[in-house]
Amino acid sequence: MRKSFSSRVTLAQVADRAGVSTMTASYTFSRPERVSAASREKVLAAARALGYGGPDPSARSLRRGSAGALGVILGEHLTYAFDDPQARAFLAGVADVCAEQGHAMTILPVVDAGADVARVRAAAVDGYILWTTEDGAPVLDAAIATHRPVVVHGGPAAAGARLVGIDNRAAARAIGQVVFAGATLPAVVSFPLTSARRAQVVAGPDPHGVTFPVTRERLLGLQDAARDVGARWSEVLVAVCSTNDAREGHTMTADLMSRTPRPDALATMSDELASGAVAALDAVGLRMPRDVALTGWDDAEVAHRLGITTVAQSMREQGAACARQILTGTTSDFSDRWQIIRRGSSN
Amino acid sequence: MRKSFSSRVTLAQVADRAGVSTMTASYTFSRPERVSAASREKVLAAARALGYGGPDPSARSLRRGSAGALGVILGEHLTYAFDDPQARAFLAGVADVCAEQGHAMTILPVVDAGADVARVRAAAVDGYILWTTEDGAPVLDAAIATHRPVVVHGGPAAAGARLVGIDNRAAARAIGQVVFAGATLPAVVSFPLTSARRAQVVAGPDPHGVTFPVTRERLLGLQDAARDVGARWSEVLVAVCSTNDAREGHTMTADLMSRTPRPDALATMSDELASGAVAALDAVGLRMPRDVALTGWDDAEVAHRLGITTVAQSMREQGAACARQILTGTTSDFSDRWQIIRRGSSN
DNA sequence: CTGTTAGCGCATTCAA
DNA sequence: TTGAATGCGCTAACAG
Repeated sequence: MRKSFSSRVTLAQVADRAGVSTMTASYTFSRPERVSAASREKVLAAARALGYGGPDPSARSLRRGSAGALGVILGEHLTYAFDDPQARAFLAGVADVCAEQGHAMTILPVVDAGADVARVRAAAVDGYILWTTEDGAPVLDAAIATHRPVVVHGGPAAAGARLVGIDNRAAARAIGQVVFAGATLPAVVSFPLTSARRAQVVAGPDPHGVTFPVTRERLLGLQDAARDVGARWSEVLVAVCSTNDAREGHTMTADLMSRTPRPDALATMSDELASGAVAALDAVGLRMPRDVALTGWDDAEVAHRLGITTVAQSMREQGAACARQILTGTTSDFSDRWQIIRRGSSN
Repeated sequence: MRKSFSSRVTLAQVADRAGVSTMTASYTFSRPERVSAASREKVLAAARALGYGGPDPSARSLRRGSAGALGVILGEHLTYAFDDPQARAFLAGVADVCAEQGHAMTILPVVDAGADVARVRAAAVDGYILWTTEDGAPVLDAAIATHRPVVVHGGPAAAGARLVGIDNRAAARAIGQVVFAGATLPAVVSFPLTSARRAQVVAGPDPHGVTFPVTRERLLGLQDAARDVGARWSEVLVAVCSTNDAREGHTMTADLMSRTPRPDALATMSDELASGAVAALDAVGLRMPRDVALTGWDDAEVAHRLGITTVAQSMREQGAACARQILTGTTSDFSDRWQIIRRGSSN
């Protein structure tokens, strides 16, 4: 009995028509070299005659025990996720490995708490990659509960999931030491601290209250660095941006620069934010690094163009690493390399 | 017999342990309202005890006859596809509808001719959306051959696939009439004409030689417009960019502006290209629209910021329309609205 | 509300 | 090189 809606042609029908067994027909599509040229021809002719659309992927997945796809869970709506060049580079790395391994890449954007978990559970994928998200994200638990391999990029760490990323705390400490060196009043331009995404300037916030793991680690590292150069964390102003874009960086830096005493060193959490900060400094006639030292993060194009000291890391390589972890069954965390690139924005 | 590699727990095992039939267990997960609270509890407890990961998506897909995912075929590598803001808006539209309908979105980037076709065939999806591609793209034929619904955005049109987009020729003619009005020597800054993507300036190219359907239609419309204002197409210079970015727009426009006689009207195929063109005009001290009239396409943020006359269309809406076509089984083409937005760059 | 039956379409296993 | 049997894990359809 065929599905009425699509009058789907099956392998068995093709085999019948070709006068061979179902297995010969199956082999013709899956392992053609195991079939004689004569049989192959008969099967292909029958397939053509019947309009056979090829082996059904779901049936094949069930039988083979592999879905042939890898799930990528984005912590936010596509519009925001794809606007982040780092996220795009990461996805490109995932896509590279998927293509190389003959897998598809299934995107699971997060939209609303309840339905998201259901979609994660229901996705026909061989494993999940989570793009950096918040502590306690329900989709992470849902992914782990499927017993399929899970890799988290950036964080949060979780039992049952491996972690891929860089040592954000160490990198933040290192770049903090560079940018804060010789400064009187260090400051930070930060990503959001919690999913409330409130833009605000706060003095010496407790990093442990930050629910985004990557941001938390970076803040911890910058706190370390402030200590290293003899600054008091409680006096360090942290301008929290609501989103990672140049405009926010501009606005929040302008706020920072209007304060008295004025900060003279600015560690920002991305080159995007840094580029906005540069514009804000320009606007009030402050020079880098003479008046204010500045650093970014990511080594994006814009950092090169504007001469911003930054932390270089390869998101593309990290994306590829995540995909390989799942497709090759690695079972350990992976910490990627990073490097400080010194340019004119700092000493 | 359980799969050894994962010692997968099945619904039947859960049912056994709970002391109910498999169907009661199945209903507990798929249609919980059809099961008494008592049974539901027993089943959930058994599931917990056994570490059941939830119904297997592939098995469910096979049984239900639907993969629960929608395939999006990108004509190029992710790196390029995602760098295009229009492509991203389109994908966001697709994602919106997928989420709303409880479907996943499976991305199939094109990488190498042979393997791509295989991956398209093997993808467990309920239908395909093709992001604008070239005439005769093998992946389009492969998608159609699966007998699953196929929607092409932009083009090429194909038997067995529906088309979604705007009337590019009509829109191009309309904006061409605006920008070419009163010009002595109209010119065009174009997308690539073929997949060779050669950057070059050519006079009055034959649009029929263009293998990218969207570009072809726009060139045809601009040809119409040139005729409408009494210009000779054979004298219209077309600067063909190799990619859709501001830098290329800048370079090619600079080339155009160095010619004698110098064009005094510039129809560009995107706001990205237009923004580069604006920079090129600035660089040589030419004013818009006095010295050179200029138009873009898409009504992106940058067009608003730079005051560029443009063609407004909603890629997001078109992405959503593509997804709806597949998920709701519409069987007709869909032509979206467009509109000329007049700003200071033209008269 | 619960259970029985009967496959969905394919590929692994083993025998011929 | 080919074929027969079997069941991957689940759920529609129908009885009870």
